[in-house]
Amino acid sequence: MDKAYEAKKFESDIYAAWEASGFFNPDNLTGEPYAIMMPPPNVTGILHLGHALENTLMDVMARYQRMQGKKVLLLSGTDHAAVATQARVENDLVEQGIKNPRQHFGREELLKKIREYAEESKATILTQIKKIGTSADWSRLAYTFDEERSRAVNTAFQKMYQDGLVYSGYRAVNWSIKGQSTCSDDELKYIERPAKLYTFKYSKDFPISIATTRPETKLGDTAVAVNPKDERYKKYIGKKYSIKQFGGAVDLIIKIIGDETVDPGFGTGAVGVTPAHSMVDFEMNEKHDIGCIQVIDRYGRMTSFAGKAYEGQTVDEAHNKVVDWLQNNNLLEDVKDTIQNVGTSDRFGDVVEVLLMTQWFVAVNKEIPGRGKSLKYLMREVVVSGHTGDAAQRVKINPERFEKVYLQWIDHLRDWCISRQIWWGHQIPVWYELKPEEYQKYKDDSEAFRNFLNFTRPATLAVGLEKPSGDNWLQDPDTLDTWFSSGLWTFSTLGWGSNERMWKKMRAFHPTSWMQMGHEIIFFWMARMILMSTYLLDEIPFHDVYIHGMVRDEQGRKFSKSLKNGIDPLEVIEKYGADALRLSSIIGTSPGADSRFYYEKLDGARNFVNKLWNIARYILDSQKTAEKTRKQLTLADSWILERLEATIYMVNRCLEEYDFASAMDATFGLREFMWDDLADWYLEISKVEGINVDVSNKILETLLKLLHPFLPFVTEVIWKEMKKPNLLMVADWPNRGESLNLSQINVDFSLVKEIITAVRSLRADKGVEPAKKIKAVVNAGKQKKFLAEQAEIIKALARLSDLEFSATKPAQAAAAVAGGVEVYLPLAELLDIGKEKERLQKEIAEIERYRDSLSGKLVNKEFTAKAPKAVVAAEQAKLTEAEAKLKKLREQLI
RNA sequence: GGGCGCAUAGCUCAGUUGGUUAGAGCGUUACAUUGACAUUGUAAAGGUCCGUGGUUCGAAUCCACGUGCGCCCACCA
Repeated sequence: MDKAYEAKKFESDIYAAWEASGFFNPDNLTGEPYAIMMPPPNVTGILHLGHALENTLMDVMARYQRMQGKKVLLLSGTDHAAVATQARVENDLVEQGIKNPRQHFGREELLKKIREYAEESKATILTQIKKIGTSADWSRLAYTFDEERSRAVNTAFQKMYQDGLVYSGYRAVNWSIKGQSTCSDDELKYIERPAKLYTFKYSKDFPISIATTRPETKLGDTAVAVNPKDERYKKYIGKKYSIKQFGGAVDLIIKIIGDETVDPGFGTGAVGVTPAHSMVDFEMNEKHDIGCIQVIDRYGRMTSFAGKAYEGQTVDEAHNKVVDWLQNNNLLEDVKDTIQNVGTSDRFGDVVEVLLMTQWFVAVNKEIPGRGKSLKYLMREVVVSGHTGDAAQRVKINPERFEKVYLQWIDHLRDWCISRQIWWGHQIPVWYELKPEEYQKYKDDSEAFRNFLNFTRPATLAVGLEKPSGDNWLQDPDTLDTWFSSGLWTFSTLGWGSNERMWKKMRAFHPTSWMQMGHEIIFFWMARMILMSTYLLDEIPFHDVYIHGMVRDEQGRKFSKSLKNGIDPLEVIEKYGADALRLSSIIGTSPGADSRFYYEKLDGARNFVNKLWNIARYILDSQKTAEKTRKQLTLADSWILERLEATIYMVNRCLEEYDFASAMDATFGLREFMWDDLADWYLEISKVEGINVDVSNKILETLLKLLHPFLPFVTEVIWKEMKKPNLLMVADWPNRGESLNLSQINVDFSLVKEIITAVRSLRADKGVEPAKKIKAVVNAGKQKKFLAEQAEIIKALARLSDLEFSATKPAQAAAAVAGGVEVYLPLAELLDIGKEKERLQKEIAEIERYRDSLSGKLVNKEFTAKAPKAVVAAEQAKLTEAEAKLKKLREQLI
């Protein structure tokens, strides 16, 4: 074995061996099914450190469960990420100087370009996932846009259409002018920007003033809403006012309506209602039926409904023109600076306009035929009481606080607009039968066809998997929201809706066992998976969800292209090894909380891996030297075996609770066991008493097993060095383990440790050369016999020439009390008596303070009466101990 | 406007249902190193647990208020 572990030398061979073994595929495993569906990364580029964290978490779980003897399916895949990918490719093309890529290339050509980009990105991503060591079943690799998944999408759409849950409607939608497509409510990113709030009247004799930041939309107003309890305006409710030539352009009929949502305290207490260009106003129209006038078109220009004077103008031009008109006609009462909260398209970046359009929607509030519940109800139920009220089918969100976030979102949920006008995505599986002349007109012009569909619904349509036979059928040109397909992920990957035979075989893996994701996709993805699975399969998609935080840079900033602070996991692996990357992404994290990435952490992780390597190297080397091996169990052997059991117990508990960081922790975790207990104590002692082959083998073997989920590569390499016949990845997981207890072995060993530490401390304090061997005197009392047995160890680790047991205190000595035993280092020539006295006095004072606080407690009747007996007893024991130590220290002072 | 989270050593973070002399890693200081490992070892320094008040025999932990960060939701027109 080399002096230092060089990850690069081994990783690709080890990964190849795992793949060749076939154990990534559950078909080659037995036991109860256990499935983790990996969140498919977008094919928009390469993976970042957040993905590295996700992959590590899932692979830790998968390997842990596999070693427990389960039939583990870890399924990987990628997401075509409709808008994100098309927007990305279009942006790149624009940067290359192509002004309007859609016009320039046309549908087929542009799709080809996006496909090429996606394929390249997919290949990169898969390489990255493998490099991290992910034990995924590559034979079942999926893609949201491949054939099987596309068929599943169509199957789902068809069923929802038949149940009336998918419908097409002429409704207000969020429209990105730049992207020329709708976006869902969740795809909006709100930003604040300064704006002017104008207060005005429609006309001189209109009774109510209203305020707006968007005067240009007022050309499309059909009502004024006031709070029905508002005394000022009550009398107007129900009245209609006709306004001639508003803005110098259109006649309006304004109805005064009463609506509870209007805040009487804001502005004038009255709102101009523009149902065509505001979601809230559109909802008022649904309640009060006031009619809609669309004054802005899909290109952000004013329509003919805005009047001749405005038609064709941009929104900004119209804005100024209306303001001018109001001013000139003395209708403008006030202008105020304000901050406006506007929705922007997450992907295209522009401010979104609300427009009326015919689009496809998922009805979330409608009753599902035969179920008596709405989709919204199903989505809420799984988290609150379990699917169909069955507690065994409850989705548990970790950490729990995200449940609240999720439920809050559900309450605000509106019908989900699922059609998009971009080209990259699953085309809506709806065909329309057109008149021959219409068919000829639209068959090669999807834009014109879409405009036609906006106002005309052909009488005959077919929804399903394939184009109906016969002539003149044309498919809806729109594509589906990407989350429609990712919502099916937990079961479309198993063959549902596309491959009956496969679905039958893989059915047992659903509901999947464990799911993890970042909190930013709880709404987008988790919610949609729950919707799809409960509706289509009548069961939950997964039992447990673990929400992890975001990985940030060392200053706590997000990784982003503009900051140029991105780090490619492959570079990290190249330099530090995959194991170090895995370890560093886990340590310092806790569920749901963001974590920071910094290189010192990687150094630490790499050192950890190297330490393990050298521990193994030492154990295996020293086992070869015959005269240094022995059979009988020593105190150290028994102690390390007990510590091992405690560590097994801890690691199992942590993994059951998805507390990955604690399993590797320096306190009671694997780090403490490996580094402190094993390397610094047990192996150091073995240099004195020789190594026990059986014990050291057991320790090393078990340690490798426990570490394998976290550090799969180095552990597998060492396993091979141990000449084990089978792969570590399918070795038996150490399932037993006992929690740490105060056995005699632990107590005895602590005493030895404490004496050694005390001597070392005194030596350092007195400036004794580390190499210099000196004598120590111990007043051991009853412990004399036991300590005499351990003398060689104490002498070696504390670098003593002699260890004398005596009740007589040396005349001039540095002194300490360790584990209730007096320790003296007679150092006449080195010792400054005055200083040593001072040191002892300081220590005495410290313990006196401690003693006083303890006795203060115990004197307090309230404490002894009210505190639990065990606590009082514990405090009493502490006091006794402190007093004993104090007594000895005082004697030493003399 | 509503909701959620965070504040503990120089830095990054643990601290489970209230009972510790409040911990770890990194960093710092001193010393050491020819045989497992300098990607190391030994020892040490370092904390008003954000502030104020309250509950309690007892508060880093629970409650209230305040301060400072961060996040989510909501088209106050």
